[in-house]
Order: sequence, then C-alpha cells, then structure tokens
Amino acid sequence: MPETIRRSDRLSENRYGNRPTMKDVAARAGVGLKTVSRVVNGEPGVTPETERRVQEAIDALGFRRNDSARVLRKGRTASIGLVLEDLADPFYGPLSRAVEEVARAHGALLINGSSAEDPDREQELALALCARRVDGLVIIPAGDDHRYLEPELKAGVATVFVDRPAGKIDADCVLSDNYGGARDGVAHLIAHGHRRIGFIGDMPRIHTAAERLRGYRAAMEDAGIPVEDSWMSLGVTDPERVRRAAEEMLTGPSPVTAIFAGNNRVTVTVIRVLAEQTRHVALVGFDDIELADLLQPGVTVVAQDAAAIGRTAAERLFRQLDGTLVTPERIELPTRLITRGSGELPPAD
Amino acid sequence: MPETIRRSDRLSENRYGNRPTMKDVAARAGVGLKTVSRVVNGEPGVTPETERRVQEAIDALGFRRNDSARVLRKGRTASIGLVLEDLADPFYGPLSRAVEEVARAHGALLINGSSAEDPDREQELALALCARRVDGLVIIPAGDDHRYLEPELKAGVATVFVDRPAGKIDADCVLSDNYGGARDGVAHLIAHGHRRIGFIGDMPRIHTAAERLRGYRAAMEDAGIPVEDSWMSLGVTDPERVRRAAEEMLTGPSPVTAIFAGNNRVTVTVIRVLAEQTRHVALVGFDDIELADLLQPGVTVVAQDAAAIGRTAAERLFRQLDGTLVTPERIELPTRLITRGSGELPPAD
DNA sequence: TAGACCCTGGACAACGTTGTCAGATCCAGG
DNA sequence: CCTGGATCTGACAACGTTGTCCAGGGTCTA
Repeated sequence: MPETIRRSDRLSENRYGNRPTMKDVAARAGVGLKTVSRVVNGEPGVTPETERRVQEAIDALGFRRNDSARVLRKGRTASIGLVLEDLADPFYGPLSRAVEEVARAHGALLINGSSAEDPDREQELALALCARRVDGLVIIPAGDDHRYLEPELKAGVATVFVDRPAGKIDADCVLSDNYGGARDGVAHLIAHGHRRIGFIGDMPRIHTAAERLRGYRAAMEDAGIPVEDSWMSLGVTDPERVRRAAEEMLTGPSPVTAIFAGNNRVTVTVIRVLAEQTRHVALVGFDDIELADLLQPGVTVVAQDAAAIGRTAAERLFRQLDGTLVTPERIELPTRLITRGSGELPPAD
Repeated sequence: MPETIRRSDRLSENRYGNRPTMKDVAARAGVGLKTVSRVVNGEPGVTPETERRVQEAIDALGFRRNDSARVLRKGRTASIGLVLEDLADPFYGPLSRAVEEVARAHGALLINGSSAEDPDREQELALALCARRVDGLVIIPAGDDHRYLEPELKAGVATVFVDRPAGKIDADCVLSDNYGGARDGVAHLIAHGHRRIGFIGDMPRIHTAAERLRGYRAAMEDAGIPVEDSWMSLGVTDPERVRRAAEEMLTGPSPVTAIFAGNNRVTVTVIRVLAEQTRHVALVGFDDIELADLLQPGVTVVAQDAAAIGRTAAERLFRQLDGTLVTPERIELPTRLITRGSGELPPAD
C-alpha cells in the first residue's frame, strides 16, 4: 500500500507559489550550495564542466535568485523610491522617467508612489519605502514637516527633495527658480505694455506658489505698479473656482488686461475662459503645456525642465550614496520663457 | 592606555548604514525578541506596560522593521511590478496611477520600469522584478515572445498583459477595442462624406497598430471603398516621417480629404501639418490628446480610457492572487468617439 | 491547598542568500 | 613516491524577521 502513503507528486508537494532555491539547484546538479551561488553571480573558481551542470539545473528548474534574501545578506537593495504628487500629472511623468533612467544607469530599480498632495500619505509612503530599505529617496513634498525622516537620514538613506524644500530638516533639494521665472514672466507682460496684471495661483503655504507670487510682486514693484487685491487670487486650483476668479478679474472695477497663471492646471482653465472673451487678454503661464504652440494664439509660458530636475535630483542621490556628497545643498534650476503669442498681445483697454 | 584600545564611539562602531534591529530594541526594552515582533505587528498577548516599554525603545532608537527580512520569512512582498513603454508618455501616466491606486487598496507598493519599446529591456525589467519577488506583474509588452516568463507563471507570479496581448504564452490580457474603435472612427469620416481617407500608423507587427489598420480596412470595405496603397503609411511614428507621409497623401495623384491617425503622437504631428494647409482636411485620431477641444477646429478622437484599463488590469491581478481567477482571459474595453469638429469637416475636393 | 487552565514572554529554527574558511583534488618538481 | 602549492569545492554562520513551541507565573475552581 505504498500508494496510500504517497501524498502527492513532487510539484504539489511545494506550497502554492514555492520556487526552486539554490539548494534545489545544488541537489539536482550534484554540487554544493555555494558553487551554485558562484555560478549565479559569475564568481571565478568554477570548472567549466561544473558550471555547465549547474547552468543546466538552473534552466531545468527555472530557478531565479531571490533578491530579498540577497538584500538581507548584502545590505543594499539597489532600489530607490520616488514619492510624488500624482503620476498622472504631465509634469511628473518626464520627471519620474528621468529619475528612472539615472537609477537604471546605477543598476537600481525605481519604486514610486503618489501622495495625492496629502501629507499623511506622503509620510506613509516614504516610511513604507524605508521599510523596504530603499537605498535612497526622492521626495516631492506634500507636507511641510519632515522630521519623521530623521532616523532614516541618520541610518544612511540618501534623500533629495524636489520641487519644494524639505520642512524642518536639513536636506538636499532641487528646485526650479520659481521666483525668478515668475518675475521674468510678469516682467515680459509689463514690457508689452500691461499694467493691470492678474495672478491666479495655489495657496501660498505651498512653497512653489509662494515663490511665484513673490516673483509676481517683485516684477510689479520693479515697474512701480501698485498691486490691487482684486488682481490676485490665491489658493485656487480647481477649474470651477479658477474660472470664477478669472472672470471676476476681467470684469471687476479695475479689469486686468493680462493674466499670469501660477501653474499648468490654472493655465489650461484660463485659456478656456479667455477663448470665450471677445476682447484679447494676454496670458503667460507657469509650466509648459502640450500643444501650447498649436493654440490660437500660442501660449507663452515660463517652462520648467521636468526631466532636468529629475535627473539632477537622482544624480545627487547617487552621489550621496557614493559618499561624494555630504553637505546638503539647495539647487535652483533656471526656467525658460517661451514666447508663442499669448504673452505678446498688447493691452486692450 | 585604554584610549588606544577604544576603537570608536557607539555610532561609528556600526558599519555605514547600519540600523537598529528588533534585537537592539529588545535589549533596550529588556524583553525578548519575539515580544518586540508582537508589538511591531500589533499581535495580541502583550501587557500594556510591556508594550509601552517596547514602544519607547522603538522611538528612542528610530527602529523601522526591515521588510526584506519579513518578505523572506513570509513569502509575499506586497508589491507589484509594472513594465510599460515610457512613463513620460501621457497615456501611461494615468494608467500607472490607476494601477497604483488598486495596489494601494490591497496594501501593495508599485515598482515600475520603462522598457523604451525594447524587447530585451522589457525582459530584463520583468525578470528583475521577479527576482525581487513581486507578487504580480502588469506588463505592456514591447516584445512578442514571452516564454521567458513561463517559470515565473508556474511559480505563481500573477501576470496581466495590457494594451497588447502576450506572445506565445497563455496569459490574462486587457486591451482596448482597437479594431472596433478604428472602424468607428473611419466610419465616422465616411458618414461625413469622405471617401479618400488616409491612414498613418505604426508598424503592423505591433498588435495595436495591426488592429487599428484592420479596423480602417473594415470600415472602408463596409462602405465599398477600395483602398489605394498611397493612402496608407505604416511603421511611421517619428515626426519627420509622419510629416512627409501626410504631405504625400495630401498632394498625391489621388489626394485624401481626411486622415485617420493611428496614435496620439501621429495625431499631434498631423495637426501641425494640417494647420499649414490652406484647404480643410478632416482628422480623426486614435487616443485622446490634451487640450484637443481648444484647438481650431477641436480634434475628434477615438479615446481609450487609460485609467480604466489600468484599473481593470490591476484588479484582475489581485483576483489572480486571491485565487478567484484561474483561466486566462482576454478583455477588450470599449473606446469612445469624441466629436469636436475636425472629424466632422466635409470633404474639400 | 492542589490542580487545571490561561496569559504573557522568550528560545529556537527557518526563510534563501553570501562571506569565510577549511578541506579536497590535482599537478609539477624534487 | 612524496611534498608544496594552486585550484576548486563545500560546510557553516550570518543577515533580520516570523512561526512554533514551551516555560513560568498567576488565577480560578474543586
């Protein structure tokens, strides 16, 4: 009655999802465990004949090294984490891709997560990535207090903040020159004869929004133009409210002849509003938008180079890991004014 | 001379990057290793007083559980991999985000990589992800032979192909109805009076391109219109060649009055070309593009719902992991014709 | 007061890999 | 034939966690 005793065949003997290990390969090839390890890692000191046998066993069993175990042993995971706001946002796609390319060049994989602008979710994600022992972390902050990362930094997790500086800790960061870009954009409108210029942007508690607002004010002040409150709309991003804000600026007691839009989402909505107007209103937007050159008129923008930002951040990350970099630094990348027509319209009073 | 013997202080005694472990926490709290594990995992059977002591030690040391070790022990990594073509492409951003959201709902993280349309790189990435022991894999194939994944599938890695079916293996896949969408788009042009309709698309060895071409041919045949070779341009995606192809169609012996563009990149270039024409040429594009409604005329497109595709794929993945799903299936999601003007232009002979 | 039981806490092995080290094998030279 | 050295191979511990199992001590009941 041996058949009663045989529980099952070899395959189902393994629990669901079990995979061959080096031990299995070793057994099949009739060699020691370490020899398999040597073959898998291309270490020297294995006879061609032995190597062949091992390789055969590997192929036959469909063995694939378990990197979790490897990581545990070696300490480095060869992966980095990227916490951003929303992968679906066209600004972050190229940024993420640039980070990935640099990571790839260093043999690392990229794990990314979207914080959806929620500080708690940012923290949850960043810490989850740390628990996976990513070697480094690129963070586009949603919150403004990053002290929760202190133990991680101390433990040697390389960290670079992007787009906005870290809050309450000292860390590397890579930013666009939001202040300078906005100032240039507004100055451009002023140079084309505008004096009543509207600003629609995000809440000033967001660093980028605050800097862009500061740039707007600076340009106006440089030109000696006093800014009226009704020209500024802050903390407004959802299309409905941007629309209302824009309409109010255009029809108020002191109607604007040009609008500076604080980010790409705002720009898009403003374009829609302006398309409905009979009178020509000038527009400069912060952040480039796709097909901006095909619109009538083309949309003049202050463009950030998302890919360059991502690349710069990732490169700093790996230099931190090298040990080449020690002192946290703040890097500001220049923006570029792209004139396409909408920013060069003269004021139509 | 005790100072000669003292190697260093506590901190640097650890190698670079060393972190406190549960053992350290246990020692500091004066409890056993397993008790720390219990506290960290919220397992029952720990006195509030003990728990407090452990928690204190955790905070003091800045302990964070090492998930690599945990994975090694538990077998599941709570992470899934996504291999796509290019994160910077606006089609993949929302798709990736949708996959991430589903993963998040299941407590999993997302690792993603761009294959850059290179089959070798796709394989390299997919296998690297398997080595990390992701629980599942969502793949947008670049290659057309996926037998390299057989051992992984056998080992229980959940797998869903997206956008294009798997090659030479039997696996779940989630696609758009490329054939039907293209047929509808072309039929729409025919319904508006066009008979000489051009098609510009990718190489037919790419599944989506082949299906869309098939849809084009079907619509033409349904209408009893024989297709001339000069109306079709296949394997053309880079802007320069698309431009040339479009111009040739428009000026050839049998000039087209409408163009069907096989994907978003082609559409964008065709828009540019048409903008330079004096005569009005109708256009329907496959894939929606941003701001398509703001152009003059608005661009009529056959839209795929990238988010829905990602969501569907990810949900199937987790149902595979549940064990709810066993038989590989091919799911086709409907497309939607969005009329905005460019597709409704009458033929201008 | 003893026995049975429950609750808390800890010792130990195991997960799959790599680093260390020592043993085995082989060949050349004395 | 033996020795020395070089080359190849394998046993074993360790990485940090979790699952299993058992011990100790307290409480409740007979």
